[in-house]
Amino acid sequence: MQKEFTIGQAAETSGVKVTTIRYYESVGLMPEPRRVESGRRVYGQASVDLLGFIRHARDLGFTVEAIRDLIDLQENPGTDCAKADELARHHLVETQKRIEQLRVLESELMRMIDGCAGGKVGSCEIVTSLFDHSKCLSDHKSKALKEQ
Amino acid sequence: MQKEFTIGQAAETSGVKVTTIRYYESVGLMPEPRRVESGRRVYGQASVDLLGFIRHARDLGFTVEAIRDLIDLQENPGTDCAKADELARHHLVETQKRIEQLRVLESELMRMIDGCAGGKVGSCEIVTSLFDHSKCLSDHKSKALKEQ
DNA sequence: CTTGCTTCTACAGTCGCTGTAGAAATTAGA
DNA sequence: TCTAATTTCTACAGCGACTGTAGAAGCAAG
Repeated sequence: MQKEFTIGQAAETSGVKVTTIRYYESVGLMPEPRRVESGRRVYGQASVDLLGFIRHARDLGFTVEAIRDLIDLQENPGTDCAKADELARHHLVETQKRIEQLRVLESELMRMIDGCAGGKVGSCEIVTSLFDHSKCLSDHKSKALKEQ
Repeated sequence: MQKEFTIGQAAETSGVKVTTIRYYESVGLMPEPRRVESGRRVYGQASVDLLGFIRHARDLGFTVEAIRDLIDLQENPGTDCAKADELARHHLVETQKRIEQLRVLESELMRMIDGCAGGKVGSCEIVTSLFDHSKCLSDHKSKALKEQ
């Protein structure tokens, strides 16, 4: 007995919002589901599992594009997994870069906050350091940061 | 002798792209500049400094909204800097949360990659773990992640 | 039978830009 | 001085990954 789900139940079960499910369908991440006579979508267990997969991958920060690739792979279990490996490695590198950038920001923010003695803005490190550093620090740094 | 800049020179000097400068003007982050007869924008040193300020703050991950507040503060050096402190602290907390999330992702990605023996997708950890974990791990985790 | 929830479609809005088109102004080179 | 290349102008569309809106229709419970 195949369990069936309305879009709301699929959303509840998978943790992907109703509107987001429809969005995934519209961009081709989810296949078009069967409809009941009135036009409402009906999902099976496989679709709900797929939604869980998508959600987990999104939580991991994979783009919709990358997830499309992962789904393709998953649908052809015979192909070799070099592509999946590449996707994951690429994503790991990006994640590590991002962590590194955020760490720089973290320490700069901490420095700014420490420097704020609670007086007037005119002498506030938080404001003035943004101005001062905008002249010297920016260059090499923002190059790195611009890569997102 | 006040130096004057075309939008292109202001862009070059501040590191903010021409189109982005116009965008900042359109959203009210930059004041409307003086124009020459033909309608082209002319900037003074103060505007270029402000662009540098904005860029640095954006590099630090402050939203345009937060930067608007910071500019207001900076223009009233007499007010006390509790607001700047609050903005910076709030932003620090967000940054630290984000680092923590990314670290979780990093370790999961590393685990996935380690588990990939280079065989076929059917037995590839990278793909299967996305499916398996989508059922159990998701809940408490994505709550945290959804906060961005 | 009514009330209130869910679902439907289609489209606009979010954020922080980036890119496009087509016109006018300016600059650099021959 | 003429021409060609570059810069600037405005106005608007597009990006990613959704979220929210409006208005209509379906459906379940009291």
